[in-house]
Amino acid sequence: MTRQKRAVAAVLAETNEFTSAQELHARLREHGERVGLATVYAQLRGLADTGAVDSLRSESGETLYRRCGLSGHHHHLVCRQCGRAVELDAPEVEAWAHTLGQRHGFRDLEHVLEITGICDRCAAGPPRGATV
Amino acid sequence: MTRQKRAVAAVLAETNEFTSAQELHARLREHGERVGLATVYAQLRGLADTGAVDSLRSESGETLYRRCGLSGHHHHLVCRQCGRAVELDAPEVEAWAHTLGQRHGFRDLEHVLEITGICDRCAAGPPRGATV
DNA sequence: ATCGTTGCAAATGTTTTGCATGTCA
DNA sequence: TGACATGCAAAACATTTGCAACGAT
Repeated sequence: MTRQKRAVAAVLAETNEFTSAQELHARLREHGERVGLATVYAQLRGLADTGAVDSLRSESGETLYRRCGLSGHHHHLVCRQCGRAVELDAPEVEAWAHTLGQRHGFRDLEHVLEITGICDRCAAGPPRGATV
Repeated sequence: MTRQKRAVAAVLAETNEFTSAQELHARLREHGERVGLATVYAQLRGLADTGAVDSLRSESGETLYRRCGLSGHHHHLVCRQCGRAVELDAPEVEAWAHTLGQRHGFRDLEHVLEITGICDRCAAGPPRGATV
């Protein structure tokens, strides 16, 4: 357990939003924590492997990470503007995906479901004075 | 309408599987068509924008493209081994995603659903003599 | 002392861009 | 002709890796 590991865990714990490795690295610097970018990547990969964080690929090609609340398989509802995320349990979809896969002769089924939208806060308009 | 545009459309029409820009470019060379890599990327981006092809990001970070059969919004069941894809219509999921998003105060909802598995052909085992 | 972790810089791989040239309408 | 497409090489970008120094147990 190193200082860097703790630091990465700390920034991850700070937010509920999906964040890129680059941004997390920047945030660490802001906090005065000196952690190498390569180390951040290594940590995140490790955490994602063990399921301690969720990861998904943004439209722009970055991999985004978020500390994981639910332990098992689940989905996300993510705000396209602010990145705020809600974790979802979706038994119906699980069943549906499974049935449908089998009907087509597929096995070892997995699936990815991400719902995106604009959350109520963002829809309410940018905070007064913001230059967005 | 240029020779290159036709050529890209042609290779796309050849297969039902998700294919990377790099691979499509290679395939064009095999066909003796001389098309620049940058042009292939430009074409694919354009086609994806107009919805003429579907695109998704592979786990390895490449963007994969596939000519689109269904015109509207739909999902895919993709074989992780051979890339074979089945296009799916999923009204139940549409409704579910929409309801759930609204319940959480999100608007302008979109969603991505990809189901992956091993298709029957691949599950039947590798052809005899293969060294997998 | 040992072995995994770190961190820099360089490498990798995909995609984009600048810009001169070619080509369709 | 005149705007737009092309294509090369170089840039931009995220991510990974090689390897020497470091630090936790």
